[in-house]
Amino acid sequence: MPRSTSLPPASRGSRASEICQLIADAIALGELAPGQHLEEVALATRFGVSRTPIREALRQLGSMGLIEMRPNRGAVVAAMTPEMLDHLFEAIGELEASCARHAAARMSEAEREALRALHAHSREVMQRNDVPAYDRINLELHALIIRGSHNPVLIETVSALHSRVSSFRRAQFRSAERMAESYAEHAVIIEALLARDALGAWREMRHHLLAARQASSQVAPVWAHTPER
Amino acid sequence: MPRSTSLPPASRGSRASEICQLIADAIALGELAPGQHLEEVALATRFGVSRTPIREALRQLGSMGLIEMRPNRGAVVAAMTPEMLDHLFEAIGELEASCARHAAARMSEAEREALRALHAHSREVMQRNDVPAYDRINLELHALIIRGSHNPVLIETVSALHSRVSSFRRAQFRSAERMAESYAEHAVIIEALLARDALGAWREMRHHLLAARQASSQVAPVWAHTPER
DNA sequence: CAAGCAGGCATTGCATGCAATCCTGCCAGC
DNA sequence: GCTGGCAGGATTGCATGCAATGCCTGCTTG
Repeated sequence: MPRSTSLPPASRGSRASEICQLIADAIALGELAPGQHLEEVALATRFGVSRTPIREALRQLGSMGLIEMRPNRGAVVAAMTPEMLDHLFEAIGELEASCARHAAARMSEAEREALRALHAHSREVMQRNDVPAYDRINLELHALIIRGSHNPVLIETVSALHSRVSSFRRAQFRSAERMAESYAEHAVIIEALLARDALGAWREMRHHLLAARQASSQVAPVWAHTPER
Repeated sequence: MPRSTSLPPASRGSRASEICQLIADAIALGELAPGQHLEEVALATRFGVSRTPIREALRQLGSMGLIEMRPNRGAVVAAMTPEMLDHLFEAIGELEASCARHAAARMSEAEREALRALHAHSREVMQRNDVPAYDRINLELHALIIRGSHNPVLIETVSALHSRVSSFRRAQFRSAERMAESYAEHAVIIEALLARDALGAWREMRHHLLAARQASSQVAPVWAHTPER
């Protein structure tokens, strides 16, 4: 049973790593709200293991920034302020733009063709107004560009940051208008990528992510910041 | 006793976190060679604790990328290939350049003054040909610029990547010539920063780090790649 | 009535023990 | 002589138990 997400180091093989992934998914899906207290025994019974692998998973999640570890006081799902979200989007934007710049120079023909095909597909999906499908394709399109950088460090780093905002990216394409804008921006980026225009790809990717960032922050929910425990 | 380095999450408070920092330092200092096998009992006796906190520290180091965790086979200090080092330097370069761009727009007057002062100091040190001191000042100068981005996510991310190459950056300024070049490049960067020239700061920082990357890779040691265990 | 404090409770941190897995060296068979 | 397989030892992975720390409740006191 392969996982769909790009696997963090040592994802498979031990219960602790499995649990780490499960908790990360739960956070990404919003099942675990920011600020929520993560009790070791509760998680242990939930996953049917002892506290030891839970503790190891929590420590790993902590160093990924997904949860905050308070010495002697347990762990809470990383609280998210609008400021922090902005910083995260900014960092992701910088990194993805760098990836796009390198991708313009480094992508293979097969990769460029995949990009073209996916973008064409996204056009149909957009015209059908299928928001969830567009969201998935959008993710995959960005992943293609990121991987196109051919730099595993950049890829890992962007993925790690993505996992910290995934639960806040939801409903970015709430409006069909934003979806159309997104498609148009993708078109410009991909044109630059295919033309091997590195600086153009960089500039347009930055522009695109700035727009996406604003679209996301407009959807900013009530933060429900449950005062921990 | 505060630590000089920017502290990873939950650095103080528990033995596991202390040990995590100690092992990270040992790796950074080169005491633990890449590829070296890290046995839990050996580390446990070395630090006078049981295996449990060791295991937690190792898992944290693993998700930082400093060590590689092989399920059921223990952990080894992350092996480093020239290619990987190149990817790391490239990613660091991208991020530091982004930091410089933001720093040009965001640094406070006090921060700009500190930058000016440190750069002036570095000139004296360079003229004295004091390589270790220049190396320290160089680190601090870059740290000032990174922090000048005022984006904690960028700052964290760059720090994490730095920790993965710190043991390979040694003797970058082996030659007085490279030190002089470095100083000159810093001068251009700082000029752009102080003039609030964001794009100039970005461009010059990229140029500077590309040069530093080549200087470091020329010093590439014999990799001694001890076949694990 | 508010502030401070002591005791009990819940939770985390660490040590230890056992089961599972892997590596090493040896031996039989080809 | 070489390859495949098999025991023995070593090491990791997880469960459990105990000590330490922090929180919460209820009482006391100014």
